[in-house]
Amino acid sequence: MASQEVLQAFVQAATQGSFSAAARKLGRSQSTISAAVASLEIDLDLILFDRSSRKPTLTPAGHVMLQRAEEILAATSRLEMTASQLAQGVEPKLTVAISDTYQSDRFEAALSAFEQRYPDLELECLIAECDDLVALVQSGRAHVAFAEQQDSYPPDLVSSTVQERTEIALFVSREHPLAALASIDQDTLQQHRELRLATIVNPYESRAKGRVWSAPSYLMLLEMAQGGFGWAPLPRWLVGRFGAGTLQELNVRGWPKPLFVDALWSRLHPPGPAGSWLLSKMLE
Amino acid sequence: MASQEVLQAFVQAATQGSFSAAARKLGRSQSTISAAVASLEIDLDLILFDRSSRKPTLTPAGHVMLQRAEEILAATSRLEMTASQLAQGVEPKLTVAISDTYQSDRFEAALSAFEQRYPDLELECLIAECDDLVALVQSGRAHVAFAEQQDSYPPDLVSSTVQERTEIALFVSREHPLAALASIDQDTLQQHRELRLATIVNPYESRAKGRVWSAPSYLMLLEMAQGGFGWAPLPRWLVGRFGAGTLQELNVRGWPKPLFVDALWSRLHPPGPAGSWLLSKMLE
DNA sequence: CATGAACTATCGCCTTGATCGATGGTTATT
DNA sequence: AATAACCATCGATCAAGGCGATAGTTCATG
Repeated sequence: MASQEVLQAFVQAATQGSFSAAARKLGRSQSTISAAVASLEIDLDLILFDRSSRKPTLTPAGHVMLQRAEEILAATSRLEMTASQLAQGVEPKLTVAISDTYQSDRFEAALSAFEQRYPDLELECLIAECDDLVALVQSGRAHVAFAEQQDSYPPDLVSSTVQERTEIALFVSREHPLAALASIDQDTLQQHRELRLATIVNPYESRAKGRVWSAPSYLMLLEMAQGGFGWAPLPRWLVGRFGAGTLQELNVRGWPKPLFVDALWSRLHPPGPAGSWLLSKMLE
Repeated sequence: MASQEVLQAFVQAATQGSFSAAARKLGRSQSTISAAVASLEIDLDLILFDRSSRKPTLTPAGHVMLQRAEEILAATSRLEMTASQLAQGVEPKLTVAISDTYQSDRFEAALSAFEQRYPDLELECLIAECDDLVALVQSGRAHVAFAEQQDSYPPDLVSSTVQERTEIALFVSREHPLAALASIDQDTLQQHRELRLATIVNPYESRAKGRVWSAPSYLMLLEMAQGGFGWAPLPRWLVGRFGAGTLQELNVRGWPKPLFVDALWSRLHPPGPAGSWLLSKMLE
């Protein structure tokens, strides 16, 4: 079986174009490299180098084997990389729960930076709203969450406001009766169906003052609004990105409202280095 | 450095859920597996298994490392696979030159079968016509070629006709004057510009009897025909697939012509097992 | 609760393979 | 012709993988 040392010797020899140079690079003696390549050639039953000239050059078969060997070395270096990260306490998998309330610009920037920093770390993104997000973090199912700001959180959660503001406004389909009105008061609004977020934890605290339909995500609400089923409070960026011009913003007193996003994590299941790093990126 | 044996022991132990079972599977003693896992844990500075219960179970970190370890083993088995193929004389890289004359159905079927049979073999496809194809095979640059049948080939080439027939017909743009005529004789045809294949080897044997534009591939000819620059003989399937209904077939005596495709290879640089296998698939 | 079956950890010993330094042969440069 | 750099080979050394035996755990069962 081709061992790591042998493969490394082969790859270095191939890329350096010289056994001696490879030996110097790897800090081994020249005879070691020579023996390694020879043993590899025997094991694979192939001639890897053409030794007729001064400097050994790869045979065509050698070129192909070089690729395969480099794949192995790359895989082992990935293994060592993630091992050292795990040994330093980095979580094996990072779970982030976000609201689709959340404006994606900063988050995407943070994610791409994260991808550079922890290329091999598994990342799980959950989508949920309000109480569901709190529950996910509390239970330890998610390490970090980004949620629409609430007045208070359970005592075991820590929150910090993200420096970024979006807006939530009221929208209806362009075909909806309300779309024609220049300005709308509360009573008029109440005469039409509201599309509202429902959480899974807290299915529906029925303080309904009118007909209400609910869905567990803003994206579903948007689709229901597009269907003309009622008016809905929606994040502006979401409508801009997925609304495709089919929605109309309503002019109602008190709207649009500014939106503040909190980062949440748990004192009991504190995020590891990767989670903390992501948090600091998001909060800077 | 994590050796293959150790990794294999780890992966087997993880998938079997038991060190002893892994030992049986790998034909090693139980102590070997135990020692291997222990040494791996020391090397990586990680606890991979939770030994508190009867059967050892992977820790979260162990799950991640299992993935990485399997990547390495997969890479080494690929290395061994291609090594054994190369050792049996399979060419390190197969170069096939085809004419875009060639109907793709059978060729695509052959390619996908090829992909099953030689998953790790590098494949290069060159596109050329007539004399260029012959030159590619003669020089050894391509191992196999599929070309429009010619009367004779250089003595060092072997040819065999592919059992498949396509048709070449004359086409013009729908806006072209010829498109309006129900039937056309040779003289009328000669009064308009011909779009003809030019090879690179044999740039243009100027027996032109009229205004002629030429291009090195049928696809370019098709585009020129779509531009309305003249009439062109084109393979039917090519027009059906890339013509997008913009071309009109001409009714001329002697057209459409049946098209025969020859497989070509060289006696001097005979194709290896992979090339021969592809040939037999194509000729069956 | 006692027993037995199956499992893991550890110890001593052996074999394999990676490594080194020394030596000699080959190739290209001066 | 001399030199410098390169590769192959040999014998010795040492670490790591392997085995078998043994002892300690864990779990199911009567």
